[in-house]
Amino acid sequence: METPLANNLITQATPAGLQAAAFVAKALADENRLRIILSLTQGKKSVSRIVEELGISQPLASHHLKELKRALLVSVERSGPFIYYELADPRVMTILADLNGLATDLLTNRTAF
Amino acid sequence: METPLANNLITQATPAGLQAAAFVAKALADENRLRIILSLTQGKKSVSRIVEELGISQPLASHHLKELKRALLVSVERSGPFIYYELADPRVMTILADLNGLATDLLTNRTAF
DNA sequence: CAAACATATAAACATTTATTTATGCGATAT
DNA sequence: ATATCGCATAAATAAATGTTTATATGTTTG
Repeated sequence: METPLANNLITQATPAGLQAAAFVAKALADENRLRIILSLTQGKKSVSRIVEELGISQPLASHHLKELKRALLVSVERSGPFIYYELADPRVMTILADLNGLATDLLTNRTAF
Repeated sequence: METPLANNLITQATPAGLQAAAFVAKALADENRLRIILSLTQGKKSVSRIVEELGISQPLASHHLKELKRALLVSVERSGPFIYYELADPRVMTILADLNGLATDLLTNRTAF
């Protein structure tokens, strides 16, 4: 008996799982945080590096990094005066890619404005 | 020359794409909306059906459906007095599944509380 | 037309969230 | 020890968001 791919994965979603999923989605629901994640796709980076790459203020970067850390999407590591952030799980990349792909298509194929 | 899967998809993310992705992520950043999406995984459903399945108030359901529609994640169709909502794209399911999988793992493998 | 039902909308409210400006704190070097 | 650099935190503010209660709109049926 054949079942669609996503259905299997999805039907076993528990209430706690959905809550967790919403929590992670919230962490992804900000353009600056997505830009940070995209930047971290290239590897571990210091806060100052992120700040200059994104062109946002240092406290703002710190705040968003804190949110990403809170959602366990990034891990932190201190080295001397620098603090390095990196993606905690490679799946974050694929989710961002999927999100980007879907969003782009949806907005493109839009019929009415 | 070999490149990781997600990297290819992700590095071509444009500013507009990221903005769109954040917009879609916002639509996913609510537990009730994820529950609605999960419910719509089973197919087209009326508002009243969703209301009784999720156990939330009718205006609240309407509000969240409006948000999902705004993000183009669902499509609407009227049939008599009923209004049916359905997922606009099957990829929404896989993203929810991935989100759920990642979130569950992240919270499980958590070291410190 | 009136009544009943399905859904949307409005108003009101409490929370949350993004951002800025200012300050604190740890690490390094002189 | 003090000055400097990298980063976090605090306070303040504006804007966005989730939820409830009440009301309006559209559809069907008698």
